[in-house]
Amino acid sequence: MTTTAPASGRSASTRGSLLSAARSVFAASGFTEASVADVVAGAGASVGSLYHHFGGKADLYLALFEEYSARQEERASAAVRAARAGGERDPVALFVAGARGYLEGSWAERDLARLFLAGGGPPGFELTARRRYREWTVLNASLLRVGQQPWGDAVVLVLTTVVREAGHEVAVCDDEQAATALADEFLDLIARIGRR
Amino acid sequence: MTTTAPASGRSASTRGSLLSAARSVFAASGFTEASVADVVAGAGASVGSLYHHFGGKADLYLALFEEYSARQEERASAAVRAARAGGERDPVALFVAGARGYLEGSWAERDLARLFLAGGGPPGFELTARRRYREWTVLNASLLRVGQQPWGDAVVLVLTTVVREAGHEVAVCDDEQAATALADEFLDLIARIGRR
DNA sequence: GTCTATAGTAAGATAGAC
DNA sequence: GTCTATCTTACTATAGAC
Repeated sequence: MTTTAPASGRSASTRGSLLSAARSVFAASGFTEASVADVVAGAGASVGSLYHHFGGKADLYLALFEEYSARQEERASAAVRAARAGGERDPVALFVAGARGYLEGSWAERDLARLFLAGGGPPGFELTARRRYREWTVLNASLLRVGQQPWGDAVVLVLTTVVREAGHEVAVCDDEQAATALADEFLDLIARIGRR
Repeated sequence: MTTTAPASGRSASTRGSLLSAARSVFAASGFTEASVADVVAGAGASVGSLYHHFGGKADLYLALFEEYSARQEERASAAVRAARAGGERDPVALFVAGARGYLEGSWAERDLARLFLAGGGPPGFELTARRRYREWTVLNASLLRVGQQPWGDAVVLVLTTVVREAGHEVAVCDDEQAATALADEFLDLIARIGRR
């Protein structure tokens, strides 16, 4: 386990620096325009080191996405748990609570939210990302089935898409107040789509 | 005018062959993986010829997108006109009619619908495309304002996104029957989002 | 307008020392 | 684990003949 993901030590430190630098560089220039040279320069590391920790430029980008997705999903889950702990039982309200947690994360990490929704990742990335978003929504939809009966395909697809797009729009807001206001509008809409 | 867009002659013929070949090659491999060499080979033309007609690989891709968008918008407009001619006056119903025309086009030209929604165009393309979709929806939304009062930002954004995503999902259906069924589901949802 | 041949360039990835 | 130096590969774009 130490070899794959050491929690500390210079290896983990280098890996972290590379991820952090990659975050800045990719966010600033996008995947294609960014170069591995810029990343290693920003990380104070070397090309060889990068290839020791990651498979290459695309792999680095994917790692960034994976970690971001995990954090976002955790935020949504936490929000749902909190709402449930607060006594909320309505499935749609719970889904909306999760979506709110997600959107708060989109604002907090707006650099990455913008990056991943602006398109232009490595070949095939768009499909990977799309699949991942959908799985998350399907999971929520099944956990939070309305009454006894699950939502239909189109509803799940639309909810996925709206949450994702809302994340992007929130991330490009100028200030937090605007972001919150817009998020609320979206959440109303999401609630309306979820109900029948 | 003859120099920019001749309606016939070998120049127009070459241009058409290049666009047609580009459609196949891009649809098969995506923008990044596709090479200029493959396009000219498929067109039976030469690299020099391509650069005579287009600014380069990115420009070729954009030309494909422009023409596709124009056809899609025309399909939607035509559908709205037809509905109006049929006596329909409800703004939401008219918007849905346009969306239906759009989705029929997504199925008819599913190779391009898949290409443009799979991501991975030239740098900055995603933003261009996003802007174009939104302008189209804003236009429709203002033309078809519900009652006297226009839709809010979030509603317009969501409608744009849902129509776009629906176009993608329809385009990846296995057969026309499935495509039609899915499109109908989406159109119901769109109607529900549009009403208040 | 079209073609062939070539140049220029950029960048991702590897080999091997420390 | 980390670094430097190199390589090699691929592709866009141009120059100039027909």
